[in-house]
Amino acid sequence: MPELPEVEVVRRGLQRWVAHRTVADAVVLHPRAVRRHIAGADDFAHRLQGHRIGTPSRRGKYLWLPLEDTGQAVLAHLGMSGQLLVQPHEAPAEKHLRIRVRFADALGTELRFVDQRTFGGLSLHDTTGDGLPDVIAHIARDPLDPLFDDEAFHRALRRKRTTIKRALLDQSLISGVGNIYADEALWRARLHYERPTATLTRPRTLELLGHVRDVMNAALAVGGTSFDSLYVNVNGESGYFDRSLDAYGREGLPCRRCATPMRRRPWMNRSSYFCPKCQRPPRITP
DNA sequence: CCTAGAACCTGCGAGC
DNA sequence: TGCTCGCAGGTTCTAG
Repeated sequence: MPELPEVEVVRRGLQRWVAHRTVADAVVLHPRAVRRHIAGADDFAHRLQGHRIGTPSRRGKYLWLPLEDTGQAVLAHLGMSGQLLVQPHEAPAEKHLRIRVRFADALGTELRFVDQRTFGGLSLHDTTGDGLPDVIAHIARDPLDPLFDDEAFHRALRRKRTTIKRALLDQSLISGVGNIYADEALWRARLHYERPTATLTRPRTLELLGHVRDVMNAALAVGGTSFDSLYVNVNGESGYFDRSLDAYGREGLPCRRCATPMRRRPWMNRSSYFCPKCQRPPRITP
C-alpha cells in the first residue's frame, strides 16, 4: 500500500469530499473487507446508518472517520491494494468493489472501498480519550506527528536486537513507513538495511529520521507514489513521486550519488534496493 | 519476552 | 496460446 504519504493524500480527499456528510446506508459486497469488524457485515452496515461523519484522522497507515455523537469511528486500512474512492452514484462498479457507502444528501457521490487483494478493510471501533480507535492503540505515532518522540525512538533502537529496516517497518516503533520509503530513507542516510539497530549512534538515528521526514514530505507534495492505477487519491488520480525515487525499483540503474549499479536483494518475502558502495553491509550479520 | 518467517489474497508480466 | 513462477506498496500469527 500505500504508505504514509499515500494514505495522507486519501485522508485529505476524504476531508474535502466526505466529512460532515450523513450516512444513508452502507452495503458490504465482500465479507473479508470487514473482517476486523467482529460483529459482522450486517452489524457494520447498520451501525453507520444515519450518522454524520466528522473530521478524518490518520496515524501511520491507518485512517478513520469519526461518527459524530457515537464515540466510535470507521477505521480504514488500505492493505496492499485498497482504495477509497468518491464516485458518482451512476459510475459503474469497479471490479473489486467491496463496500459502498451512500449519503443522505443530494451531492450525487458515494464512498467506495475497492480492494483487489483484500488485505485491507473497514471496521467500526470505540475511540479512546484522544479520539484514537482502541484497536490501534499499539500503533506508534508517525514521524510527521509533532508529538513523535525522536529520543524515545533512538532509545528503542538501542534496546532492540534487530536490523534497521525491520525496525523502520515495525509499526509499534514508528508508523507509516513501508518498503518504499524505508529503502529511500536508508539510501539517503547511506545505511545498509541489515545494519543492527543497536549500533546506531544518536546523531545517526536523528539524521535517519530527518531523511524519513524529508522523503515523505517530498512525496506528499506531489500526491504520493504510484506506479500504476492501484494507488490513487479519492478521485482516482495517481501521484508522481515514482519519478523521484532514488532507490526503490532501481535495480541495475546507476546510483544517483556514485553511479554504481544499484542492487536488489530478496528480503522478507519482498525486496530491498540499495547501493552496494554508498550503503556498505555491516561486518557481522546479527 | 523477543525475533524471523510464513500466511493471508489476487493479478500481472516474464519465461518456457 | 497457455501454463507456471516470481513478484507486488502490509499486517498478523506462529514457531523457535
